[in-house]
Amino acid sequence: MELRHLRYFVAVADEGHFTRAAKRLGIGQPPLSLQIQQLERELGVLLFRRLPRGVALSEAGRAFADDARRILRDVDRAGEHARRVASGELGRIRVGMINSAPFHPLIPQVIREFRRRYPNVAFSLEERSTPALAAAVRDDAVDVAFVRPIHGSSEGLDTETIVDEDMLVALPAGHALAGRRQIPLLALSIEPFVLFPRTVGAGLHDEIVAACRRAGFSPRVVQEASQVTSIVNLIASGLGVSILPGSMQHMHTDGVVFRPIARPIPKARLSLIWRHADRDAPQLVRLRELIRELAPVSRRGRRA
Amino acid sequence: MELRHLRYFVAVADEGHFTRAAKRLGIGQPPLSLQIQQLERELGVLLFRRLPRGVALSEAGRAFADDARRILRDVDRAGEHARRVASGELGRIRVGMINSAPFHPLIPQVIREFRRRYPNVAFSLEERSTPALAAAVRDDAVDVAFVRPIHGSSEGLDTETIVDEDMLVALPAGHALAGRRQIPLLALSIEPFVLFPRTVGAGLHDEIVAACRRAGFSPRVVQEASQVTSIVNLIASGLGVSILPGSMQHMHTDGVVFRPIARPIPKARLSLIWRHADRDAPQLVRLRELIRELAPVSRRGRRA
DNA sequence: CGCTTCCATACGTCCAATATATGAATTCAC
DNA sequence: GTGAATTCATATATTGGACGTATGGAAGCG
Repeated sequence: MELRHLRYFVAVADEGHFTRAAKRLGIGQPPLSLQIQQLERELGVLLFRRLPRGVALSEAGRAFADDARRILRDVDRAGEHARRVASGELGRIRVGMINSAPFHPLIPQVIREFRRRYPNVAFSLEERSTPALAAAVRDDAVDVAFVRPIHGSSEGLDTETIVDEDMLVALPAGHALAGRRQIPLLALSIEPFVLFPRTVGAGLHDEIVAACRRAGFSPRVVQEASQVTSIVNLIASGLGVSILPGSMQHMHTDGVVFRPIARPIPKARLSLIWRHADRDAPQLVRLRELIRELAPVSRRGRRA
Repeated sequence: MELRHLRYFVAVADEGHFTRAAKRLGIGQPPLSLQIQQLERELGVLLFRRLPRGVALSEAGRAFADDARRILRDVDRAGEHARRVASGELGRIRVGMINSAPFHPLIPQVIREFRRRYPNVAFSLEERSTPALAAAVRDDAVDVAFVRPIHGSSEGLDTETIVDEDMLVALPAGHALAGRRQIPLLALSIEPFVLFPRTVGAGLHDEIVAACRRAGFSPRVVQEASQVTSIVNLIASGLGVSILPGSMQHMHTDGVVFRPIARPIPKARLSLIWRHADRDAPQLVRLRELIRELAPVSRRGRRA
């Protein structure tokens, strides 16, 4: 059976008349008769009662006509559906993000705008650490993720830098250094540090440690916390100081003050990663277009 | 687009591999590639990502694969559905019947057995007068009807006699004639009759009047009632006597007694009618088979 | 770097869908 | 009742397109 049989059958059912149906289909009457006979033979069912003046659906024909019409409609819709998914208007996107990402104003803005523009794209959001996100993208558990610099291999992943923000020093509110407009890193050499464990934030961790080394000291870590929000809270509790992505000052936590770092300023990069193999997935392409549109100018690397 | 495209597409989607899919389909790889390309061109959408090692569905391809599988399943089901309707296993039948029919034991038995055998056939039942039923069948308001003899034209209708039962005299319980084992019609010549109006039961009405005429008198009608059940109740109330189909004694109404009529015994025929044009409608054929199976031997007439 | 794998392209073949011509059954006109 | 008209079925010819065979080309692998 082919869709041709269904199309011809529905035409005859509509017209109740082979000759008229054939004309409507733009073919001759004999081939139409043959196709219908072929369909009836394949089904093992007489679909029409042949009358002196045209034809009428049999009981089985009536049932089959309903099904055939629905199938033909479904075929049309399937094509339309595929086109809409391909255009990025429909479908899904699973987004992962590092804990600190939502504090950069660009990220909520991008998400809000994406959902507004593509309301028919199922949008899911997940927060994890950068290494966990890299693995999730690789394993096809999420399609795209906002991450901090990746330490290990990023084989099979494409990367695009979204923002490269200045890091700030985060101090308990009453801290001696809180009065300074700008803080040279060396001033922190004797301070107790609150940092990520290296396992969850190796990239940023190394960046911070390297900056301290360049300034001439090795940070003394007294407390670790996996999530940047926890770090801020620990600082607020007076446990120590830290160096954090600038956007974290949007967390507005009482008891914590952020101060610029004297040059050279260490940078916290926020990047987007996705599977290279799925680089053309329509929803991903739409998301990247949107970021490019909303983001301040930023350099971009590809295929890390 | 043809179902071939969908079948081929699903095979490739399943295998993730043109060559293997082609083998499974029993065709060569090049024609398969061409058919898929043709489908992609028609949809205006790339359904597969071509990988070094086989192919993978694109986002749109994934969506289309779901739809395609459903459509192919629906096509199979539509065929099966049509076959089941054609076999009489599925579908509907609208049955009409004259008020007196359910009192003949065969009728409830037939209906019960039909519903038991064909539980998936939607069965509707309607009671009307014989002329109304003939019109309803003709107008395709019911598919088949149990009727008493039809007076007027039965153009376009087929008829089959179901039973040809003896008529009985129905008397009020205390009636003088109630003591007799058998009643010659002439004994009723002075009795008041309760009969159908001729308009609703012309066939049976004429049969009764003719029988009386043969016996040598003209019945004196004192009361008319359109439904046979009403006639029985009027007799029970003592308003008169009547001549009724024998099966009406199954109504078991207090105050009415039934007595056989002396030869020649007038007959009340119960027939099935249906549209000649729909004589092969599967549910009708099944019903007639069933009646033939359950009915006592009976003569049959065709194409009245 | 050659071998393998796998999809795409090129081209010839053949079946099946279509066209044309005609037949058969029924209706309609008169 | 006979001839014309209508309409679906059948017969035969034609052709487009699906398929097969051969080959190319890109990528991975040892």
